[in-house]
Amino acid sequence: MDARVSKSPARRRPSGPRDPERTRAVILKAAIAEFTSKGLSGARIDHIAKRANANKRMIYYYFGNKEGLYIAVLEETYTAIRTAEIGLNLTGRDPADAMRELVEFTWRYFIDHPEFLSLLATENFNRARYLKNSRRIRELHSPLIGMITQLLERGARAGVFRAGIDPVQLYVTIASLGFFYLSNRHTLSTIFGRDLSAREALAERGQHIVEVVFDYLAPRAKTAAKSSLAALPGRS
Amino acid sequence: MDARVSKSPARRRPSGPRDPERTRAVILKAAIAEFTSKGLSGARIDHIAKRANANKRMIYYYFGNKEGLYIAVLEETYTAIRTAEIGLNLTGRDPADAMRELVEFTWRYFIDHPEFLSLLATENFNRARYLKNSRRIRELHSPLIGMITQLLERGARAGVFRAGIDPVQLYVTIASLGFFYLSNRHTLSTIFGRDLSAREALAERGQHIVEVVFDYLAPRAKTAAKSSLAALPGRS
Amino acid sequence: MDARVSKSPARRRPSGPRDPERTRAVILKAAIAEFTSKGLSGARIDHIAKRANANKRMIYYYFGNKEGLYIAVLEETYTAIRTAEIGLNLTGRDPADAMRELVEFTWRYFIDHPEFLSLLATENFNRARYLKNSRRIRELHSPLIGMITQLLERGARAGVFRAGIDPVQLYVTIASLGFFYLSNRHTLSTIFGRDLSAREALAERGQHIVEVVFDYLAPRAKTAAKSSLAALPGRS
Amino acid sequence: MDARVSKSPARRRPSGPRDPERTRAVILKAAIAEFTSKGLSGARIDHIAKRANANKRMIYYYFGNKEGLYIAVLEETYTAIRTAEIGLNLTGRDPADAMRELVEFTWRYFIDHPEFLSLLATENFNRARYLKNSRRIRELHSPLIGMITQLLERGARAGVFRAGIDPVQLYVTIASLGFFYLSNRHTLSTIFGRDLSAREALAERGQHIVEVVFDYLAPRAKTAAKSSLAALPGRS
DNA sequence: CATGAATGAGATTTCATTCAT
DNA sequence: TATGAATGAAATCTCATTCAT
Repeated sequence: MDARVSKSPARRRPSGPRDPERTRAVILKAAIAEFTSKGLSGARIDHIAKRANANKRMIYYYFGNKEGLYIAVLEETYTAIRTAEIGLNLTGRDPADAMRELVEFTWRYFIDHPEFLSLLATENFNRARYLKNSRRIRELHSPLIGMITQLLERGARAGVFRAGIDPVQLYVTIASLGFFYLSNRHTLSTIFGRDLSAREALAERGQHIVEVVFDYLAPRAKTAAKSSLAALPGRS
Repeated sequence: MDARVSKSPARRRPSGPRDPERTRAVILKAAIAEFTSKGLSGARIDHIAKRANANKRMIYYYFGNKEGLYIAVLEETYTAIRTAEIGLNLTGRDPADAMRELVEFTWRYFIDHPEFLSLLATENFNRARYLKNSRRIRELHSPLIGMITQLLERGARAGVFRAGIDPVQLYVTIASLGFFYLSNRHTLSTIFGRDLSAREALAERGQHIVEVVFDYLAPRAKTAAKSSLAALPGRS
Repeated sequence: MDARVSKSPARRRPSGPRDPERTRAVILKAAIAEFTSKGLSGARIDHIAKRANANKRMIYYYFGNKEGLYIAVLEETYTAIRTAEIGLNLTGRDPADAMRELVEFTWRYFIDHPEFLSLLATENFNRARYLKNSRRIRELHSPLIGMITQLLERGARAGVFRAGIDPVQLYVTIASLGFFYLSNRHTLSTIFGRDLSAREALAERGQHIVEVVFDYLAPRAKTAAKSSLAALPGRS
Repeated sequence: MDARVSKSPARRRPSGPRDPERTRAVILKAAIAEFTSKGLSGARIDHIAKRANANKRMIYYYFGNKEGLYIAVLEETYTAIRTAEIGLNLTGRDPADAMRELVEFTWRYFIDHPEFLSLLATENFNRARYLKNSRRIRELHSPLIGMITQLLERGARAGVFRAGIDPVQLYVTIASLGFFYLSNRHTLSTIFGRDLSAREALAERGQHIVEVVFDYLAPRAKTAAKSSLAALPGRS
């Protein structure tokens, strides 16, 4: 009835590590690299196995299927950034200093973790399908919004920031300024004929971002602000 | 009574349209939709054919292969935005007004053309492989950098903009503020528990972007600027 | 992004038949044979393709997937028996003759169509999952129950059959007597050490079935019946 | 208060039961359930291990391989029915009573032991391959044929049964009438729109079977039989 | 005895592309 | 131009079985 019944496979073996934790971790790492560079549909299970130097079968053993592996990658990546964010201790510090650190942290994190940018893009391609379904990720609230809210309040009281700033808009803006530059640098470099990945270019962009954010946060000087506001076209 | 009424010449098209131009266009449109929603590796030739109500073979006839079709989509999309950019006539206008129009145009264009955002993301996923190889696209220079350069100069002379602003950084920033918000709204909405696609949310973001850009462009008021600069942490 | 993009497969070809009707039919025939001899889980798509001398891909082209192919096989097989049943024209004939023809038809059909027996077994293994979901099959009502009902009535009026016989029980019994013998002849032959597939054995079983059915249908003779009933142990 | 109460020696069994007999038995039981519901090719070693709450490796330790496990299941199941058959003590009793008991026993056994029906079907699917090779099973002769032969003789002498009945045909018929109904009840229920598994339906079928068997066994009444035989179409 | 990680073979399914008409 | 059937390659996934501990 079944051809599989009387076969006897499995002969030689290159001696597996027998270190489950490690095997799982190695696969996950390989998967991060693959999904990062190819996206969800472009990633190949075979490549991941090869990269991990693991038997393809182990991927299914540990993660169920491609989707499961992708979700694990997503969770791992989100956990990493959330952990790093928690490491930022901004609560007691001077608001302007703290804000600057936050902006620079974000920029540096994006530079150092292209996998995060890439997975973010991939996930948005899928309209956040997996993110929405991962309770683990949804529960991993980013502490940043809370930190920002508190920083804005302290800064406003100290007179170094304007009042009334929406922390979510601010956070999105801080992320935007780095994300777009980095994730689109290939097309941008081509079009502008200028290597946006060069060390100095990155440093310059970092400064630019800080400036943009602080100009936005700065309280508008009484007279100067007026004229500047006058120059601003009317808002509809 | 009137012969014209029943004569209305709705010639039926039983199967093949036999209208080459139309067939090509329909396929291209379907391909834009497919590549936009699925990316390059996620797109399926079969789906495109179905969407276009065309025979799969025609795709090969007109575009060679999947890659050729993707390139055609890329060219079409880039041509469209470049054409729209040219339509913006900012040269003679008040610098602040013109700048505002530019910022708002960019934001609106991104909202109205999700396919552009999506293809940009896809193309960057591929490290701009196809863009780099398409002479047609590389020759489609964006007029914006030129416009911005000129606007900044005129604005600086008129005292409404600061001097010394890098037009490329500014352009990237203008694009960033809209692009990131829109292309990542699925994950952002999930994480913030706030519908970033809602009409009012979009309007709010538009205002925020204008504000950020103008705060950055505004000349720093003499005294106020000083204190504000003092508040700015030292640049490393 | 996608390895599939720039490959160019398809080189030689053994010249496909380009006769879709035939291709489909050949695949279906091969599938009937495979599912019959191996069951649903034991059947191999590869074997079916090879048997049909078709490209494996065509199975998916025509039937979607293995399950779809199995359902098509089920429908084909049921359609065949229902068609044969309709061919039986028993309505006008002498009830006993007609009944005998029905019994013999069933027996002969089972002998000639092992695929039907086999698929019946397979389908019951799956608790009729596919049958239940196939509207086409559920709508293929067997005409037999109607025929039997009418035959029983006519026979009862003519005094050749007992009254009050349940046509469904009778039908199930007629089928049982052949089905079990045929579908279990391998184990039975082994256990009894007697070849139940031999031509004479089959003929003998056919006579036995007719006898059993007619003894059951026969009106119980007045006196004889009494004593016979007396011999029958009390019904609980 | 009573030391015995809290001393109840529920020794925990953290992982391995270390009770070889029990482990083997538990695996066998799980295997019966799995093979019964999925057949040979549909059964999964993994599922069996899970069902048994045992380690997969133990299956190989105790049974060699899937085939060996299947054979053990087959032997277990056949041993069970043979044992039950031996329990039937019909030798000294009134032939009609004894026959009735035999028929009812068969019917009840089939109802109570779906695994037997299922394995019979599975084994026949395999053309009795494993049964043929199992000396143990082949040696497990069913006592029924002997019992039936003897019963028929005694009954014939007593005038309650016809003479000349083939015990094998009779046995097959008794089994048929129950087997087909039960093993095919899923498709039959669907097609007849009538729940054949309902308690009353089962009771009714049981009576029907008894009736069919006894009508067949009953000696044909002199005159009545004649007319009935006359009504019977000529045997070819 | 017992465990769970690991493996190779092979199964199903998908896909871009080409052929015959 | 247009069609739909056909194809080979490769992708994902499954499974019985064995190894190391």
